[in-house]
Amino acid sequence: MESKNFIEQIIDKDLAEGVYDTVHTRFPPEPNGYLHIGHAKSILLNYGLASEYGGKFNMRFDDTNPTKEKSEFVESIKADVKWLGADYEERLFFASDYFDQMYEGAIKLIKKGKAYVSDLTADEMREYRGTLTEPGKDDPNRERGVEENLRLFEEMKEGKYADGEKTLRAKIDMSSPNINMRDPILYRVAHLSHQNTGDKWCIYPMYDYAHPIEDAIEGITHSICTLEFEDHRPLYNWVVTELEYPHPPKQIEFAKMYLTNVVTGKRYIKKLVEDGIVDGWDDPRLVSIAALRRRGFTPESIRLFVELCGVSKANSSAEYSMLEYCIREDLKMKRPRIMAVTDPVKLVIDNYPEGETEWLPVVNNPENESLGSREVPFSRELYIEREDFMEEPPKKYFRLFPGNEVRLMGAYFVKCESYEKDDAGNVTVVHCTYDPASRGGNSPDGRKVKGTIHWVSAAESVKAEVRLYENIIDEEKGVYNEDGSLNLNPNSLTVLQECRIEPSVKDAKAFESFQFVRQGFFCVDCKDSKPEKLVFNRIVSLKSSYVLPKSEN
RNA sequence: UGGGCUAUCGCCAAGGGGUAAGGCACAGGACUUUGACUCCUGCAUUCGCUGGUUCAAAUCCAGCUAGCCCAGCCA
Repeated sequence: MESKNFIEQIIDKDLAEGVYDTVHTRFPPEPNGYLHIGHAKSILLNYGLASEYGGKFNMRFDDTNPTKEKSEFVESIKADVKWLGADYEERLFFASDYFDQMYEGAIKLIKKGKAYVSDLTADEMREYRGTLTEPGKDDPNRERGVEENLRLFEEMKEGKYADGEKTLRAKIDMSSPNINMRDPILYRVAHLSHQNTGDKWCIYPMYDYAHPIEDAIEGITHSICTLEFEDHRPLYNWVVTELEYPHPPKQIEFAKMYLTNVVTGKRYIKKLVEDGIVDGWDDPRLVSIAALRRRGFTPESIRLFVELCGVSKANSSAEYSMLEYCIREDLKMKRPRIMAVTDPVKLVIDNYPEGETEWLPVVNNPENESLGSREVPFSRELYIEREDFMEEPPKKYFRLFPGNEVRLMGAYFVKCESYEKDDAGNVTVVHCTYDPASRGGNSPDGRKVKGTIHWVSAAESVKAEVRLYENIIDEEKGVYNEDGSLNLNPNSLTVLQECRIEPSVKDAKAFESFQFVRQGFFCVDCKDSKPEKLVFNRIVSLKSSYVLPKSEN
């Protein structure tokens, strides 16, 4: 039996005690930016809980502050949530749809003597609020009569007051040790056009007042949010209690997820975009949902990641390697493995007929036969990986070196006879002879070969560009300095490398990913690819291959 | 120095009085038409610290310590 996380335990208890008879969750972002990997946790957690308990999941935009919100973000968020697989069916809502009900609620609070109109300016408000260690002072307007409050609030709504001139405050306790309870503002005046309601309103509700109402109206049972709202819970409960909702929702807080060695801060990403270091919010080196999608991550891999990370109330940050594991896990069985040489050096088979090309069948994924096979051209001149040949091999190196025989994957055994170097001492050509009897990769005489390397035919291979980038942050120094500045890894900025890929990539569908044998997982980058020019993004590399033994250095 | 929250392996994270799950990472080994994958094996006598209760404490109690959050007419 899988162990349940603390939220599931709370839900189990609520269900057992009859506090609720169903589970209804929601994802309530403010449409003020693009979603990133951290949001994925919230989305998948809320959606997952709803489906686990046979309940419902709502998509809701918390659009109560028109100064920061744009409909552009509404669209991108909807797309990302759907892509992640969190199906909200037809339940798409906007907090602004409830403005009338929130207004009625405010009237109700005023009538109950639980809210009043304040004349305090923002500065005075701050002064009266007190500090973390000192209690606040009562608002001079705190004891205003119900009728006057009603009239004033009506006038606020009618547009009689300028921005900031009046506010509606809850009457709770100015000496509360919890600052959120010191007569918090419920409504402010803002003469602004709203992305959803246009110019209908010039007063807008504050988050603390609006959110519990939104949840209550939608019949949310478990209102899951992040840790920083813990202090707001008493206020959340105050609102649903004073407004007398029959089955009030319950707020539960969990710790945000951070990832090591990536930039998530919105203002940092904005700066990176402005400085042209990345090419936008969906630059593959970032961890926005759109960037991860462009880089080739699948929804399944992100779901797995969120699942593996778990949920708790302890601040933590997951290692990037866990995300990498998830995409490897998801892709390795379901993607074809093709040969790509990312750092080519020519290999000539001296005893192979000149000008001849034969097409050899190669299995697409040896671990998943259902992916079929393809034909790969083989000829006298090939490219192999530079690191697959060494002039003077260390011990236990069993790829190509003078006198050694290896298998060209899916093709023939070849034996290294000689090699050429340029003036700078770089190997330019490796000369081999092949054994015609070993076609397909096995010798009839049963002799074994220790190394197998990948290759590509020089003439037929496709020239492509590959992004072998690192994450944008310096792994050594971490993400942020104490002064808040960023350490960028300069290597992450040199991204394009020319490589040779077998011709089967011409059939690559947009965003289809491949495993490049021994290089890891790549996807076609649609944004950068022109028809005649293929660009691949590296999703993740396989685990490190051969490393020189220490003693040989 | 007000209030709220958190502390279990390098990183996540179970466990809620009966003697430390699991995953990632890492290290060995086996296998291998890629040194990958897969498969084995190893990886906290100890749960932030100190006391106390108990036959028995990561779990209960007390006191410390460290970290995070809160003084927007942001969410």
